[in-house]
Amino acid sequence: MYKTMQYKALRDFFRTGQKEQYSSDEIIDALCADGALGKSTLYRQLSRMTEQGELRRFHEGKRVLYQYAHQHGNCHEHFHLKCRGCGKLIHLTCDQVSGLAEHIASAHGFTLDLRESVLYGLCEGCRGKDATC
Amino acid sequence: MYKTMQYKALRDFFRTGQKEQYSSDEIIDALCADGALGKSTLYRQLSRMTEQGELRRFHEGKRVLYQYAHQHGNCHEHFHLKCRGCGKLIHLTCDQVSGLAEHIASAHGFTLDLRESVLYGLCEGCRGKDATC
DNA sequence: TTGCGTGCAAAGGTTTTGCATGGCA
DNA sequence: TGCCATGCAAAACCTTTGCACGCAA
Repeated sequence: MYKTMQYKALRDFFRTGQKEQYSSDEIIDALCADGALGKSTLYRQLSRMTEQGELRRFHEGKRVLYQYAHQHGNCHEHFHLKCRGCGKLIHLTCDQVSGLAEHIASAHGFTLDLRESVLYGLCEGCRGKDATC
Repeated sequence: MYKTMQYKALRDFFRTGQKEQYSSDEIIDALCADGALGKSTLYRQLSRMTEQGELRRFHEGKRVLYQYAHQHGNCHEHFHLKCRGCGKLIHLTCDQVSGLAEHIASAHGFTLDLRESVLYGLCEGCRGKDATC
């Protein structure tokens, strides 16, 4: 896999961005408009980087969001919580919770893939705010 | 909400189907091709029935899958496991696992929405089969 | 009878693809 | 130098929408 200029632009966009997650059209507005890379290259890079685990893909209603994954090392070892209110992703490093994966494996015969498994709900801050969250 | 012929056709398709989950294009092939209902009606019904909780929507890679929800009563009270190999959805009614929601609420301040939260992995049958699953 | 639901076809938006060119290793 | 990656534009794809008509309540 070549480290092209366009790849680096995209990777750095994620690394230095203010948010953790971006939709494809946000990236198009930010990078393609600047001429940093073409739209088709963007989509091809997003697919490849997601396949290779460098990015992670989320579904937020109808939108598809991407997040740079290399920043958190052991994402396959813990659960993830995603807030429907503010979109925040919480990495749940907690022994009691982590034990669940083993319980599900031994008692239910199901091998979890924690990288792909996201639990949805409302975080502390968003809980009181709005029932429509 | 009217119980139209088209609505009944769609509802019965889910109720009597061999699988639990169908993508929109599978339903189009099965029902729209027969003239049971038009494509736009299908999409409108899928949206409405999902909003009203009669169907549940899943994201499988890029595909969107729908499942008839009335068959399982208390889906907001237990976790769901979805096998990446065969697509099977497992309703995980297990006290030890259910306690996790309360732990996450009390210890982590996060209110889970179990209806939306799906854990992915491989079921017992698919585990040995193929590493590419 | 009322007005929600339907069907068609067209519009809409996003993602993918073909092909010639460019640039990394 | 060889081959993967890129960019453009067109195509493909799925979903939504406008509007007149039909049908459930």
